[in-house]
Amino acid sequence: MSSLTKVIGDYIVTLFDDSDKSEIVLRRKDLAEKFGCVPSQINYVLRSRFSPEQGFLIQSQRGGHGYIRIMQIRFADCDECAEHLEDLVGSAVSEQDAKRLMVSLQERGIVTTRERLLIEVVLRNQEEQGRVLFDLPPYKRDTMRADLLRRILVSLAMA
Amino acid sequence: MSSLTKVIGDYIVTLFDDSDKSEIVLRRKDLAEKFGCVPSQINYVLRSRFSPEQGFLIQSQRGGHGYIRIMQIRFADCDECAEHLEDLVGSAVSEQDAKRLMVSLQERGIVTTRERLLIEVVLRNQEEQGRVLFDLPPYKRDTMRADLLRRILVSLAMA
DNA sequence: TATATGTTGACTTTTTTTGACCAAGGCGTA
DNA sequence: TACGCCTTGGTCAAAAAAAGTCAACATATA
Repeated sequence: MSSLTKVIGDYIVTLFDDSDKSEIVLRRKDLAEKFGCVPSQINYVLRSRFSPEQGFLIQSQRGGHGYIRIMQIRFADCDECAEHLEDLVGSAVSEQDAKRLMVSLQERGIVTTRERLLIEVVLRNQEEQGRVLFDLPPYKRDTMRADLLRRILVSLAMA
Repeated sequence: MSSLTKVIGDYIVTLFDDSDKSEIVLRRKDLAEKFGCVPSQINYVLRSRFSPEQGFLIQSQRGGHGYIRIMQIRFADCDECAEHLEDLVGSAVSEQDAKRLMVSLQERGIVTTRERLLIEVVLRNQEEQGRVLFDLPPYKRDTMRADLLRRILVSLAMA
């Protein structure tokens, strides 16, 4: 059984597919009605599935004739892509955040499944060595993970 | 006597066999119930039997409608290659040898160009940290390089 | 007997759903 | 123009439903 959030998120994705434009406009109230939920559920869907980190920008307006506009960010070229990716990894990244990022990048087709597997093996390797071999504190391991991830992503973006 | 962990692990493998898809989705709670154990036992099974090193990627979600998705990564043919690959990397490998090996693997179509690039970035990263950050002697760096490379290749070759 | 592997449960964190209350824009009317 | 009123969307917090972590304890294996 699939969550309502996923159903609504998938529906919005089909809107993009159907319109083959990089931007769609919708009414929060209508969507909530269509899926039989409270309006604020729509905000939750947008927050959790259509964030800038996931490649979307949102504009909205309240009042009569209000709307919600969802724009899909497309990377014009790899340079921009690289910068964006670099920003996604800050100066320190937890294991969980790294994993989430990898899932998102894989789902967006930026890395292949094989590449993700490879990266996860490598991150685990470094984590283990930092912990067991050098007894590094958690924060140091987070910054090292961020460094490694950044290097990997930057180099892949250029490839 | 067969441990519960083995029983559950085998069961998950049959799920893959039955569905002949490379990915299955399950509920931790349900599985724990089915085998009459605590939920965290499932985490142990996954950690010990379905790691990236063993060729699996796991994606999971907590909260309402949570799930655990296990993906089996299948790699380019090369069955006997797996053991062979491991032998290729001894207990210590120089930077040059590692590079030569990667070139050869790419030429034989066992890794893609991007994957080779990725691996080289990762090896360089580890080399630099070993040298600059921890002031490791050359031999130690060579063994660590071998360890990392072996892990990478074994996980990639895992069918 | 040591060490590695497996089992358990208490506690933590994350995700989803829901609803009450807040804020802003447009329109009609005094 | 100014003031309400209706229409929309936004925020926040609580509750519920999973899954994750960690460390203690147990069992198996070398």
